[in-house]
Amino acid sequence: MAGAATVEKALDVLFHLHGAESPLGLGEIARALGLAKSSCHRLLASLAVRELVDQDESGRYRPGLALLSLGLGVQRREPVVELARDRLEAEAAELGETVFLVAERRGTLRVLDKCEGTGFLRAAPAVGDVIPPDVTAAGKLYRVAREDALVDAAEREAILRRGYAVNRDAWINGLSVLGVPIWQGSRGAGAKRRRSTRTYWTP
Amino acid sequence: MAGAATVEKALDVLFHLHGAESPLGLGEIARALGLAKSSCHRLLASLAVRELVDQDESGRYRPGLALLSLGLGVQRREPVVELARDRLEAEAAELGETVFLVAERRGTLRVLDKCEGTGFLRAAPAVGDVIPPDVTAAGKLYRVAREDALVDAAEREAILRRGYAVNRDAWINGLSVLGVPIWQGSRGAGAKRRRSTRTYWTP
DNA sequence: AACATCGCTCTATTATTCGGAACGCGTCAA
DNA sequence: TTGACGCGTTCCGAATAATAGAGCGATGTT
Repeated sequence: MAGAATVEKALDVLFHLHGAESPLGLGEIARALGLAKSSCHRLLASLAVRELVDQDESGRYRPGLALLSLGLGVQRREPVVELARDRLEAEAAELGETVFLVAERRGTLRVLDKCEGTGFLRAAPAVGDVIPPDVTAAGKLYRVAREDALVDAAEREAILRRGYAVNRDAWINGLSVLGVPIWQGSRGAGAKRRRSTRTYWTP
Repeated sequence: MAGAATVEKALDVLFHLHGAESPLGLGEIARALGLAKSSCHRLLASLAVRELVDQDESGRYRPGLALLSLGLGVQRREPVVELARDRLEAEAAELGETVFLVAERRGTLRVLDKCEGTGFLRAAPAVGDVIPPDVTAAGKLYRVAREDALVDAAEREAILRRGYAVNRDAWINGLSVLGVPIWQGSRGAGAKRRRSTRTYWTP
């Protein structure tokens, strides 16, 4: 519960830069977060040492290149990502549609990887994003797998019989998604499941 | 120069976790960095709020999933990455070898993207890594482009004539790399250059 | 059962952050 | 040219927030 207030302010700054569309000036950041300019400058200096933030030639700040390494490190810690990569690329190439790798982490559904197709949909969820469990094909899969009572009985039957879940328009209008579970190890009772999601655009 | 010591300690913790191969216990981290357990715990709590670190079921810590979003955000801020992506994939598919996108950022050469081939070499530099400028094909390109005196005159001539630089064994033994500049805008005097690097394995 | 170690919490002391003021520099207007 | 304003940065006393050690319950090892 108790945290280091200074660290959290520094992280506020970092995420504020992450959310911004272009580099931000020191005063801009300090004003937006309610910090004194000098304090904000000190926090940015500490972030800059590790290259979590960079300064462009005019002195404005933006997220730093070290975040690339850190982010990729996280992806490398997920064995599923490397295992599913070839499959993801193959599916995306064959279908011409964007394919996502989604898995449950800490109680939420996360996009761990994606492979973009040739279609329009190149701007939907990004790697690292959280997927709402109640209106997505991936969410249905997980709720069926853990025998969640919220899933309609008839739909559960259909999903178990076909081996995949479908979602049409419920999350984003005009967007249909096909969710296919990836089974890890034997398909026995305790086998863990991963999920790859194929996306279709149906205007 | 002056920084927030608390923030830098928290970042020490974060990078220490990043460098570790498996999740680390609280005591382990505190001992390695010379911090009191309680202080270390507080720092980790603040990092955990933003999901920069996660805890596994046994309480050990590891880099958090928010780093995925942050890292991808940095890549999205680099227009070259999206522009070169198709080309990178095409080259990798055609050659069957790993292709890197390298550019100069803040005075160092960085891997901004890569596309892995079917060959062995799936473990060389990672996205976000810094490339040594003096022993790599990419480095030669940049030094030629800025007329660095350290480049051998004969080799500079050859690079300018052929339009690409070669590096054999100088960086990693048995590794040969072909560096090709990507020209942005017109190829006139002031045109900016980007570089894609093709990698070959020559035992 | 005794022991060690884990992650976590509490508290007084102390080192740290805070923030207003001032600086040098660049830009724009008069 | 001169003046005013904005920028990022630095300085330093006052006040806050971080520190570190002891103690907590739970876990698992000897």
